[in-house]
Amino acid sequence: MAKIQIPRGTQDILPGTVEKWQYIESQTRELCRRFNYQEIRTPLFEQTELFQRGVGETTDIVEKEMYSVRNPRSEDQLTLRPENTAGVVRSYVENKMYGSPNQPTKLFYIGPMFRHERPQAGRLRQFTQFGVEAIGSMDPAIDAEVIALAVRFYQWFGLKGISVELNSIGTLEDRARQRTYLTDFLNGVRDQLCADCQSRIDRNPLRVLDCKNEKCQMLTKDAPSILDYLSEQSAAHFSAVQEYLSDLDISFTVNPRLVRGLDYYTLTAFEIKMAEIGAVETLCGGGRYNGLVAELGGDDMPGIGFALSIERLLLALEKQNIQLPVESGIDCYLVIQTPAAKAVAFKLLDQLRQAGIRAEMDYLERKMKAQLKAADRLEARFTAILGESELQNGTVVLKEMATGDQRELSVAELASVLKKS
RNA sequence: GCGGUCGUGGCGAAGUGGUUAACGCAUCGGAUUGUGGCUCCGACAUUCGUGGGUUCGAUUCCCAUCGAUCGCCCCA
Repeated sequence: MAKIQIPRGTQDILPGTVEKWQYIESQTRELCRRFNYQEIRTPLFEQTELFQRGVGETTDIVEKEMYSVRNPRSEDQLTLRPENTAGVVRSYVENKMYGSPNQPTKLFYIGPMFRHERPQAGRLRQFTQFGVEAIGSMDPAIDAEVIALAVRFYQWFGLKGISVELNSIGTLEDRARQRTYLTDFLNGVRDQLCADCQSRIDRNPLRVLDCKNEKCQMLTKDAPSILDYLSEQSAAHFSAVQEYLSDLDISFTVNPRLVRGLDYYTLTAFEIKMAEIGAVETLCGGGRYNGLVAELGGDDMPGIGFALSIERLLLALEKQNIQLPVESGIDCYLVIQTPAAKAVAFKLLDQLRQAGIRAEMDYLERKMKAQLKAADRLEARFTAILGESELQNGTVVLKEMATGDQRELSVAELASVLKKS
């Protein structure tokens, strides 16, 4: 029979690695609790239209990266979620969370997202995002809180050398005001720009400023900056966000060329980066999305959030040789010396487990020596040996693996002795 | 969607157009007939991602395909 392989761009998280994930997830939940963000779990698939409207028809994600199916029996067009802000906002509207007494609505999620892309370092087809959304407040302090949460997240795990890049991409009106000046400028240098940028001029001119091509960078050095076209209100918001961040001693650099690839962003936009994770340097991206709730059929409520990838966090931690404090090992391994001891051991095993002790025994009919070796591999703190003489006396020999010390005690007291040590 | 590199036992890794496919780790057995972590000895790939082709003969050459990996694009 031919083997069936894992789908491209996905991965099995096996024992030995899954503990890291469990640790990160539990710590993330604790961090969110401190910031008073509550967990929300939405479906892994949604109506396709949600992403078309939420993320934007002309974004790469919607144009070429979604896993979509049309159910032939109903007319449903469904899509595996490529990101989760749209889903959370959909849920916010659908469940009328704006009516909850706790406002603003502060939510977080951890879960898989799906994008059909060519995999590479830090980029998978199924990847895991942790993200937060704060909906219902225009206060620049909440912008700063969201950014701070992301920064504290990386600091929590001991990551060094991260940098925050900040920008304001203004409101739709601000951008409309800038747009003609910007496109005029870009059209002036059009034939010198790279092919991608030439098409960006018509589709999303702001993205030209974010091009990594050095020549494009040079040519657009003096292009009209969005920051010069912000309304008084937008500019005040942006400077307030910066002040709040400074209050928290969170350093950042203003990058007027920072643009986000999803259509729903307005005003505050930010990224957290760390150099040298392959070609990928962005760990986290986020920003404000003031039009999105209305776009998805709700009242016009402002929102802000971020998303970051756990896979990229793990890559970054690996790069910096940071070990996560993961738990391993068992308390006691029962060594069966004779066939007659097996039944006794099997019963004892269950008693130990019910008493709260992590216990294991041999199921491969291994020799005593091999069983002790197995115990060693499992990082068992103790082994309890059941041989012929112990069987007759109703005792076990309890051996502490680290020291080699051993003593004989009755089967009845084994659990309580183990619990104490 | 496009380009580079790669694909040998559970893992890591050498190798060659021709019949023994190194070695290391792990595993199992023994030395040590009731004791792990050290040492020594032994066992362990009819087979070199998959399919096809060239050839007297291919794991080694060619093509295709699948996958991995790195990069472009984009993003987390």
